[in-house]
Amino acid sequence: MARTQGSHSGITGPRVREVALKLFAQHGYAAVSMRQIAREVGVQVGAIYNYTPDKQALLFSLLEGHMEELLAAWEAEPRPEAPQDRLEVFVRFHIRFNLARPQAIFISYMELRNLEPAHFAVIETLRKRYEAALEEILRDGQATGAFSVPDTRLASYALIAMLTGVNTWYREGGRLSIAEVADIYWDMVRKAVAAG
Amino acid sequence: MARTQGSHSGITGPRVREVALKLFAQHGYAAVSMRQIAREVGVQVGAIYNYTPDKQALLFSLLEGHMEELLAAWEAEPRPEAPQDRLEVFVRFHIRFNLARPQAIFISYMELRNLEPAHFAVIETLRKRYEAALEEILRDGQATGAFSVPDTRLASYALIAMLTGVNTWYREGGRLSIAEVADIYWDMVRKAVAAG
DNA sequence: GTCTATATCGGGATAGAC
DNA sequence: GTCTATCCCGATATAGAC
Repeated sequence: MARTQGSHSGITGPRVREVALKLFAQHGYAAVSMRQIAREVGVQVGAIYNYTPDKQALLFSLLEGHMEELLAAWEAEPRPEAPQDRLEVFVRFHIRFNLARPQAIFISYMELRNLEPAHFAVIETLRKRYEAALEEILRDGQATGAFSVPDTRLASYALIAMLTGVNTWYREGGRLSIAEVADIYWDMVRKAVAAG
Repeated sequence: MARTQGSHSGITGPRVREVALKLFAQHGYAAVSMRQIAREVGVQVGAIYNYTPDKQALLFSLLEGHMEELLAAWEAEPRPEAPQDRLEVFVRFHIRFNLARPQAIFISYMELRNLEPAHFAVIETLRKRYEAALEEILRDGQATGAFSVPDTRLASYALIAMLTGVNTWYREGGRLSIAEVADIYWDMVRKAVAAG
């Protein structure tokens, strides 16, 4: 059977998400129009609405998909015994994962305020689950005496901010490889929380 | 002489800036309309254009004013001899200054991509001057042997990101005072860059 | 599934009266 | 310096043909 003229056998949906992710990261959710997304995908604007009920749902779906992927990837990481080893796994994982998805990371931090309250609450819950993983490592290390942190909650915020900051300056093909960057950051993190 | 009816003897200008800062921080530059700003100021939209040629210039003026204030405030800080003491001054200054101006800090990080290229370049130059101040401290301490950082450039990025992150979670009236937060962050920073 | 056409709305910015 | 009125444009979203 011949397809309806102009039909694209199911590739338009993923393309819409790709393009929206790219444009939202580049110009910001509020500054990007559905027309612009359609143009870049190569369809008319009406066609977009076969894949999302509206613009807001598109943003939410991108953010939720990203957070689910983050949590799944973290849970698939090895989980050594010693808190110090777990912290090292976390640091290297966070840098590697974030640098592999700069656009998704970017909108995850920048576009939260453009989510409707109900959508915002969902994303916040997922984000807190990830942050809690780091804080648990710090608490364990504090309990065993491996770490000495005055406040595990603040330390987890401080470390996440520091590690996430890599995305603001890292450029592919630059002076350092991702592994080298992770080495340097791990050195600072290790010392920052070290006991004695 | 009686003033023209509706004239406000020069308070509307500052009010426009205040309100724009607040709304841009709350909803994002692209999502805020000139009508919305006018409504909150209490004038008609036409009146706004007595104080800015257009919306873009308003954003730029806010960001530039903030950066100039930041640099001036930093240059007014004490400058002790020892790099370690200078680093402590920087850490405490950065946290204190940022927490005193959460809205300006927020738009300084979030709205850079909404600046026209020429405006963006100006802000970037100012921002780099501030970052260079921290890197210089780290290089000095590395030279005297007070610090041991594998890469002063990366360390400066890491520390700035960590310190600026305070603004994402700190709330007035919370568990910790600003001074206590600064103590805790200084402890982590000190250890992260320490020699030996 | 995609298209064209359109309803409806709100945006930035300006002109000219007061 | 502020107001009212308006120009012109582009936004989201939908309807109905193919």
